[in-house]
Amino acid sequence: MNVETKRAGRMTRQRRIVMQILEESQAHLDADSIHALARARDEKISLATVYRALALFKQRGLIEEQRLGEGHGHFEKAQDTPHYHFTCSQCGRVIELEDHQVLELARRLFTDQGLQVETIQLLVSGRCGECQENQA
Amino acid sequence: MNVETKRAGRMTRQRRIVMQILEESQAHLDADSIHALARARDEKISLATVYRALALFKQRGLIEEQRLGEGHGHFEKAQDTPHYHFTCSQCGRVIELEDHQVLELARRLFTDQGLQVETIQLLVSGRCGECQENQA
DNA sequence: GTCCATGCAAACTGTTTGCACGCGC
DNA sequence: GCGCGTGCAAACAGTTTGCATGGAC
Repeated sequence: MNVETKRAGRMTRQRRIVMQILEESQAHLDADSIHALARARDEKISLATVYRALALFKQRGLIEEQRLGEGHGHFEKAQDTPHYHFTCSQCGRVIELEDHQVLELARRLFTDQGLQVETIQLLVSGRCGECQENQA
Repeated sequence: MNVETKRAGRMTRQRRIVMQILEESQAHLDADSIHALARARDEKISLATVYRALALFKQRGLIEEQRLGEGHGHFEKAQDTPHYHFTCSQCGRVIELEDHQVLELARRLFTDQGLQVETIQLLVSGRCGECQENQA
């Protein structure tokens, strides 16, 4: 048993399913989607369990929660590469972009003020390429 | 009557109160706080009316809504100077910081990908100066 | 066998909506 | 006085929680 497994509490069938879904998916699923996907593998898994698993993984730093401007949260596996989310205000698609420069500049901006930075989220909205074409 | 006024709908007592509160307050009040402050000036004003006024003002571009990581929204008057929000993960206080550099760098990052940027939000969390002292 | 994790349903928070009345223009 | 705006309460979405049962170790 490795450290990861130990720290994550009991590795139940349900938690394994939720983690697998997050690992296989590319990004930013919401709790309902995860629940729907989980049900395909286990009829009986409840939404509450999904939320509890997500809360646990988040606390352990295994996943991250994003608020993409909407009322509900999105979850994705913690990644080494910092990346940002662009939400199309027209079609709702979310585009991820990698970058270090902005992150570092922003971090410096805050640490210069004596603030200890833990997380940085950059949320951008606008129109994606396709929606610009379709309207032009 | 100018276009702005017409587009903003009827200027009722309730809407005037909500707008006054937003103008007088420094920043980022949530709907409940606005409602509480509004009640001090009008006993009968309802939370629904506050939400409707906020939705209207937001649509008109008079105010902006921020999601500061929590489940509920915060509202503040639209400002010319771009600024960012730092939320202390310990005491919950929100600190605003002005900046152009990060904004422009970020904007370029996205427009270079053919994305049309409408809004940019930078959300940072960490520990504020006071909380660092109190724990050190 | 001991606890932690689960399922279910009910509670809860933040926000929106249907409807009849009220008021700005 | 017409029609939008309001208050109230009920509906709603997303998330959390209490409790009895079930399963990991």
